[in-house]
Parts: sequence; C-alpha cells; structure tokens
Amino acid sequence: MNYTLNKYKKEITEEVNRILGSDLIVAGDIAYPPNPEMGDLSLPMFKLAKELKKNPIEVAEDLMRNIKKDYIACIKIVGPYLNFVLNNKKLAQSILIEVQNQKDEYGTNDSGENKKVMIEYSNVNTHKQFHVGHLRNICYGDAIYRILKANGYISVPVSYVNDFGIHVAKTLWAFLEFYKNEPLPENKGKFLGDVYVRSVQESEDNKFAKQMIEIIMKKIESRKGEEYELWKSTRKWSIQQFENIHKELGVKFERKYYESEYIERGREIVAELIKRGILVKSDGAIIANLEDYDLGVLIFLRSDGTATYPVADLGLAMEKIKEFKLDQSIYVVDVRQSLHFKQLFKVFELAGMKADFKHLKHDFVKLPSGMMSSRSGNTVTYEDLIEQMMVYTKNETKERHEDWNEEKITDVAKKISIGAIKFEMLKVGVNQEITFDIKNALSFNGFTSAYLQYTYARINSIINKSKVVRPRRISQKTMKDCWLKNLEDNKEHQLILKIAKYPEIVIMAGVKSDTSEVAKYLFELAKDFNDYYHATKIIQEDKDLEGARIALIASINQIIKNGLDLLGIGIVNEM
RNA sequence: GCGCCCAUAGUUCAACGGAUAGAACACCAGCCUUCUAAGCUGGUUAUGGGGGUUCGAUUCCCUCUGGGCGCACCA
Repeated sequence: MNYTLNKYKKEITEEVNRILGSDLIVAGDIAYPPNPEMGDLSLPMFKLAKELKKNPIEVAEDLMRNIKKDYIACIKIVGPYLNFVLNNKKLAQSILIEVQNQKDEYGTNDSGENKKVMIEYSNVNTHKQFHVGHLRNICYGDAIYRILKANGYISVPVSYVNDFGIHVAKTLWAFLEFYKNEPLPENKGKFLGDVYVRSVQESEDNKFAKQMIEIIMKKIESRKGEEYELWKSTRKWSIQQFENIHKELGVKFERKYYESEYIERGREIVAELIKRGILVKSDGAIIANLEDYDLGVLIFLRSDGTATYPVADLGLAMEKIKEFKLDQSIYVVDVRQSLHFKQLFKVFELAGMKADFKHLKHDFVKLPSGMMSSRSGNTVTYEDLIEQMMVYTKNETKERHEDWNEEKITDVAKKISIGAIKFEMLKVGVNQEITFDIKNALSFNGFTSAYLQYTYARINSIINKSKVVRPRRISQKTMKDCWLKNLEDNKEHQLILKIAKYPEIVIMAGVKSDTSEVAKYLFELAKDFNDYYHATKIIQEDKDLEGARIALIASINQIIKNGLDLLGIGIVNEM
C-alpha cells in the first residue's frame, strides 16, 4: 500500500535528486520538524551541502526555486533545513478518503511479504503463580504478533507451557504433605501457585523434603504411579487457569505446546547429538561445551539422567520447523534468559538446523518493594490484580452511569481494566524495567489506555449526536466537493498530518519490535484531539463544516481503534 | 572475575546522530446555563563524572562511578 505521506516523500526525494542530478537522498531522509510552525516535512541540508561542497543555504535556495508540486503549499528555509508545508485541502482529501476507504485495514502494509513467522510467548510454568511478570510477556507477545500481522507477515502465535520439571515435583510434595485432605478452592490453578510458595519455604534447609522431591520427580518422569496421576490432574488445573486468563485477555494461540510432550523427542535428538560429538559427558552430566564460542556450557541431562529444559526445547524446535514451514521462529522471553537462548541457538546451529531463530527479549517487571519472585511469593498475581482493578473501574463507571445495568457496567469495566493492564505493560520500551505500582495502574489520567478509550467514546458520542449523514454513506465525489473544503483550521491541519503518519508508526513498531511507538503515537493523537475538541465546536449551524469535522474525527477514531487493536486493547463506545 | 542491560525533572518514562531535551504523575492556579470534566488551559524543575569521533552527541566509541540481571546439573 502506498500511503499519501509515503508517496509525497518519495516524489519529493525524486525531485530533489533530479534537480541536483544525483542520487544523494532517499525518502527516509525526509523528517518532521520539531514544531508545527516550521512546516510539515523537512529535509536537512547537511548531507547535500557536504557532498556538493556548497553552502547549505545555497543548496536549499536552489531546491526551493525548482521544486513544484500541487500538494506543496509552500517551501521555506529554516536554518539549514528545507521545510515543506503541505496543501491543506489536498492532504485532507487524500488522507480522510484513505482512512474512510480502508477502515480497519488503514495502516497495514505488506513489507513482511507473507513470510511465515512463529511467535512463541506466554511460556509459563504450571504449578506456579501467574503474576504480573508473566503478564508483560503475554501482552508483549500478543502485541508483537498483531504488529507483525499488520506488517504483512503470516504470524503464527503459539504458547509453550512448562508442565514438567523440578518445580512440579516441589509443588506436588507440598500438596501431599500439607493439603492432601483439605477442600480445594475454586481457582485450583492459583491455589497451586500458593502451594509452590509454601513448598519453597518448607523444603529450604530440609534434607528429608529435598529427598522426597527428588523421588517424586523420578516417579513423574517414569510416567506411572500415584504421583504421575497426581501430576496429570493438577497439571490440568493450571492449564485451565491459563485458558481462563487467555480468554479474559483476549489472547488466542494457534497451538499450545507442552514440555512434557517433547521430552522424549528431545532425548532422541540428544542421543543423536552425543553420537555426533556435539554433546559430551562432563562430571556425569551431558552438556554442550560452548566455551569455544564464549558461551560457557549448557546442561542437557543431569548426572542422574533426568532431562533439563533445553531437551524439550530441542525436541519442540525440531518438530516446529518440520510442521510449519517457518521463515523465522521468534521466542518472546524475558532478558534474563539471553545467555540460555544464545547457547540453545548455537546448539541448533551445530546440529544443522536451518531455520532463523530469534530471541525477542524484554526486560522484567518488578514491584516497588523490589524484585518479584514466584519462589518467595513476593508477587502480584494476575487474579489479585484484575480483581482490584475491577472493583475500582466498576465503582467509577457506576458513578458516571447510574442508569446502566450490572452487565453493561461489568463489560465496560472489564475492557477498561484489561486495557489498563496491557497498556501499562506496552507503553514503555522493551529494555526498560517496569516498576509495577498498582496505584499508578489504577490511575486513569494521562498516558493511559483509559484516556484513549475515553477519547474514543467521546468522539463516538459526538458522531452519534450529529445529524449529518455518516461519512461512510457518502461518495468520494461528495467528500471532495463539499466535506473537505472547510477544514482550514491549523489544529485540523495538524490532526490530519498526524493521521497521515500512522502507517509509518505501524512499520516502525514492526521493525523495532517496539509497542511503545504505538502507545506514544496514540496518546499524542488523542491529546491533540482533546485540545481541538475544547477549542472547536463540531456540531453547529454550518452543516458543511460540521460534516467535514465529523469526517475528521471519525478518522481519528478509526485510528485509535486500529492502534489499540495492535496493542490488543478493545475500544468502548461509551464510558 | 567475565558478559549483557540501565543511568534524563521530586517520581515514572520519551527523544531515526539534527532545530528550543519532550510527556505523564505529583504540586499550585483556573475552566462544566456548548458536542462525555475518566477532559482542557497555565505555572516550577533534568541529560551521573571525564575523555574522544562529528558541522552537530541524551544518542556512537573509551573510561570511571552507581544500580540491575545472567554465568554446570533451576526453568
């Protein structure tokens, strides 16, 4: 798709190169001035001046005289920059029609060339707590999946659940020891998380407990007996809990993989790699010695013969690339596992696996009280968080809408709560730790999803109140002739320009795997609109003008909707 | 010890190597007999230290300081 602004930039670039008889600049050289008075587009003269061995002003003057496009209202030289002011009517026509025609598709592009990318996230442990740390992973993974799709990739979202390992044995030990005869709570998955915390506490400095846990681990690995049966049933508790959370968050996976199902396959590959000399025995364990690559060693089998995590990773990776013809396989996992993935991918490479593997890392979530740990239980669990948020948002919603029934209040409150959680996780850069403060998450002012949802609802309400025909029902001819000629206000021009930039944001978010780009952009757009709203009457006597303004704000809403969708956040029609 | 990440306003965060370093929160002062006040307007405050590369550095390189994370039987 060739969006208006992109087209303009390309044409201006070609024009500049033609005038100078060179290939010195590319469309990407055209930037945006820091403030609106300077113009809409900007071409820095530094590079050109240097290459042409001329004064920047001279080059700029030459270009200013010779560039002529009907969509450029005027060209001005500001310092060493050549700035373009776009023709308001041309821009408005082109952009608003683009948005109204493409609707939910506006902003998408085909730069991914239909490449197939598997994106693996929400790699959580059964038998442990699901807390806000996991939430960052799941929100980020889901948003990246959506962003890749919008960029023309065939994006396959999958989840890999770690349902096997020492942590399971630990939880089962404490369960048998302390809770066997107690009645089970409703949320059995959450309960297991608490059992795990108890287990860590009780088994510390307890030799007997540690021995018991080892025995339980072996019994589960042998896949028979009472403990194995208990593993099977408790595992389902956690899986059910995850399903509920995914459903509530609106996150869907095409496939869910479980570690326990890939260990055998992994062991086969391990045996093969031992034969090939890629894995070796060391201190009784089977390892990959990667010291030649400065990557230390990676353990596959413990000295007691039990499998570690990378074994199943190996098995799964092999099956994944066999089943789907993947161009790339992305693992969304927090930054603490960077070394692990470097090691793993090196082993993949040594084993001759051809696919392109990538660890997409994000920093972790901590609490104002310090590092979060599901071992110690110093966490905010998902369930506790959503409950607190719901109490708050329901109260706030009730206060504002006394006539709404319980169902409607719950529905809106849920969208606001879930949106708030996701936005908190997505609005900061991936290399930034998030200090999760529940007080901030509950404050719906400023840079929050509630602000965006509120803006959407506000615009929606105005559109509904307007008696003018809906933009979607009118022809392009009508729009050109009548609706758009009236948008002359500078704030309107800035809003239209902002709308025009949205497709670039989608690309940038994709290239940088950065959700904060989208969040920041939407916030700026909403802020600009709210400023405009307070200064300008939309509904009024002049129906042509009203129509034009409705077309404008309808486009803004389309973008808020599209942008929030990239972040996995739903809109509300009223709030 | 080795490796990776971070350091910007009182706090939480922004700034493809580019123009006057932006927001939000908090605090203070205003704005609902006009379309949703979960909103808007105005006000105060910042690049950890030292070098280097460049026309230009918050951004790139080196170094120091201070924090976080990871480095063989956890996942």
